[in-house]
Amino acid sequence: MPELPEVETIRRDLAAELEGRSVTAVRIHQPDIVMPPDTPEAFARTVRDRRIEALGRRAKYLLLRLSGDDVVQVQLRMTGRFALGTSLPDPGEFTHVAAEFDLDDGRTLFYDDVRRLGGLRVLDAETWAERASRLGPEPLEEGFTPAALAEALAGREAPVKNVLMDQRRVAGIGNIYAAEALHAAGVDPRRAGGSLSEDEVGTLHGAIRTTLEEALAAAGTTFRDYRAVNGRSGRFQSRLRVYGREGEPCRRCGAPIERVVQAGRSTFFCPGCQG
DNA sequence: CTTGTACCCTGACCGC
DNA sequence: TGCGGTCAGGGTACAA
Repeated sequence: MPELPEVETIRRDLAAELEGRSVTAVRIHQPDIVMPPDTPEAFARTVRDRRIEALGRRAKYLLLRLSGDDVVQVQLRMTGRFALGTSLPDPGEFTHVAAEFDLDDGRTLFYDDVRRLGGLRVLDAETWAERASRLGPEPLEEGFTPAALAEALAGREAPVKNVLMDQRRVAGIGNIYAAEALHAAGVDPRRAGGSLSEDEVGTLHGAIRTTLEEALAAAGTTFRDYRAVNGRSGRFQSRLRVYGREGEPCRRCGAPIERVVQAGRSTFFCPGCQG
């Protein structure tokens, strides 16, 4: 569930606390959260005694840039969470701690992941750069222009919602914000990506930007599993216009919100104002 | 190249 | 009270 606004919220929370700190010990409690071909032993050995130079984010990946130019890549997927403290701040909230990183200020960074769909891996700078180059533009950065969105959609027969969620086309958008942005733009999520007019692409571009910025300002959406650092909730869930609202009236036109399944995911949309 | 589908995982939830 | 079935969905592997 963490998408761009949620991962960016976590990045900002952690950056203030972790930048400049060194990792003094790494403990992996759930080996399967270290993503192949990395191994838990190699991961722990590589990260130990490194300084965390900066916290970054690309698409939905959280990045810890280490001294020596290696990059720890964190995928939170559905249930990954972080906590930071001299001990677990809320053991009832963090019941599946998969990894711990001791820091040189006496605190520990805890990575918790109930379903263990998330993962950690450490990459050298060159390998990370190659992987990052395959991702689409960051929607809140300058390079994401209406023309860039038009290029991502051009010629696509797949539904526009699926194209928006394809990380190679546009980075950081998942199921919630794809649905919300399409509603804000008044575009039917089932239409082929390549079928949007230039005006519609322009409207959708603005809607993506606005939706993500508002969600970021609200520290993300806590709909089910997502929490920011130390269990803090987001606030955007009260402002969702379609996601999770099947059968409820559209806040714009009053028609009941519908749910369909696309690529195995629920898509929520308003049949009244997403023509 | 594109597009679609199965899989991973656990807990919440629902109907009986 | 328990119990089985369904669902949540990001990224990846793989098939067509």
